[in-house]
Amino acid sequence: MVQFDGITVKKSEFSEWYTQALIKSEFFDYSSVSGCIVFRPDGYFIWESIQKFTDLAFKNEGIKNAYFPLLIPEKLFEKEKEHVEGFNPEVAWVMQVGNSKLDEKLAIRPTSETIIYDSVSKWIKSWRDLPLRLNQWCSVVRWEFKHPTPLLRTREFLWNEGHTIFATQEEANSERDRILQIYSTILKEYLALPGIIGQKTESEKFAGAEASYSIEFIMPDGKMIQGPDFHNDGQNFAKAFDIKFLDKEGKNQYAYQNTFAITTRVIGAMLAIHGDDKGLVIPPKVSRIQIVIVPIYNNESKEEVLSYSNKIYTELNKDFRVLLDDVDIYSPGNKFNRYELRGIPLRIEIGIKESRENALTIVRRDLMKKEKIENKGITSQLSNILYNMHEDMYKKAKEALSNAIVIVNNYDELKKALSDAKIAQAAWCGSDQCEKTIKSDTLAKSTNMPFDAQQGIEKKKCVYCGNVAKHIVNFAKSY
RNA sequence: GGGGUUGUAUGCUAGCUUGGUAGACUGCCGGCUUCGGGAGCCGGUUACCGGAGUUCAAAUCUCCGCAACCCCA
Repeated sequence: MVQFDGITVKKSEFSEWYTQALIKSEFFDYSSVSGCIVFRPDGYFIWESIQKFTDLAFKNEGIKNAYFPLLIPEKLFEKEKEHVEGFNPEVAWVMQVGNSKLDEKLAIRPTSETIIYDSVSKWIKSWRDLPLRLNQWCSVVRWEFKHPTPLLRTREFLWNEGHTIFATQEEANSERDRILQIYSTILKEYLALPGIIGQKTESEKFAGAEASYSIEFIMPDGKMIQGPDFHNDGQNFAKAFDIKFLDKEGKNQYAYQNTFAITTRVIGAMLAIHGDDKGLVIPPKVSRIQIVIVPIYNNESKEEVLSYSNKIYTELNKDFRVLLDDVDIYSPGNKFNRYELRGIPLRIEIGIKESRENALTIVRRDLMKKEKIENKGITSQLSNILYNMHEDMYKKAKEALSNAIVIVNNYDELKKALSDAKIAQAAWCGSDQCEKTIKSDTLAKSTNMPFDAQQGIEKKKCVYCGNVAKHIVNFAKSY
């Protein structure tokens, strides 16, 4: 059978598969602006889910939401030197309104440190005003010149930006693990997505930060991609924006700051990692439709099958997001293929047999095996099945991640691992020189230094120069 | 950062070399028959990426722009 509107390539042809899966599933679409994509309802639902649960976790942490302007005056933007140097090439500017040129051009935020800190510097006067922990949900524009890829590299993307301000460095630092924990919980519990948590190297850290941390994912083509991140900004921005307070002794002090973000890019990583040859596989918790019921009937059985299907629908609709697809211009096979492309977690097939036997035929999207279950306590049966599906998806992704990492003991092994499209986990002396040479030599960059891989580092030698190693770092081709 | 390819309807594509009525399949809409893995028949619907140029005449040739994709660094 010719498949005209399904995916025409296998997932192993990853680049082509990825685009087709996102577009043909009707989750996302291109727009007329290069590098800017449209989130269609099923795609946007995933982001709403991430937002909802992240937002709740932030609020439980004591972080409050606020909103700052989209446009940033040039003068403000240029206050922190490293920051402006890091972002300048990608900043889009508003220069003109109607026919008149603006006296001072306005940056469309690539990130909001400068506009936020300009405001908060006026609000913070005393140690009693601290900590001030703010977050905003918004989109930012970074005019990338590399080839855009939907979700993974777009010129506008959606994110949260957390900006927190503390009286002491200890307090600021102690926030790090709690935020990274929130992010990795969201990834694991909602997106079934495992990642590698670690610190970025000096050369890969955020423009203006003292230390950066990230959660990195491994894509099916062996490249790594950075997910959520967290930055200790120290007093860099506080000094640039004059964020000062009087401490308990009456002395003027600069504050310590952190920033952190999760972006719509994680959706791209998730879809890429879980999908298969037939299309997307959406984790149940973030799928707009969790269960689709496909009735199968002929003229004779129509009434009975639809009545049974409706009964099941009504029961399940109390606890799940269910669609009963009783449109009769498509054959069941046609519907199966469409819902598989769209990654609906669970399909229920109901025909005359199921009706007579008081049973359901169910198919989990990730396993694609048909199974008949009794129509008894189906709410709890199905919620167990969806729970198991989530767990299995996470396990499978975790295995793929573990299998992709190769621990290398010398430079040849590192090069071999990278040419095999693997992640090379190597000991490194910490010098900029070695890191740069490896990068230009192999085209792979350091992604991060995984927290859980650092033990025993004192006994190891740098994979490039042979000097005493200071860190274990992952090198990978990267998005 | 460098090099290359492509753009025709929802999608896929023919036509372009040699300028002259834009065609198939799919989708979508209506109707009838169907329905356990992309059903059939009949009828209908929709397109030359944008702009400029050459020409009696441009999907086709030229230039500029926009967009998408690939390769190398």
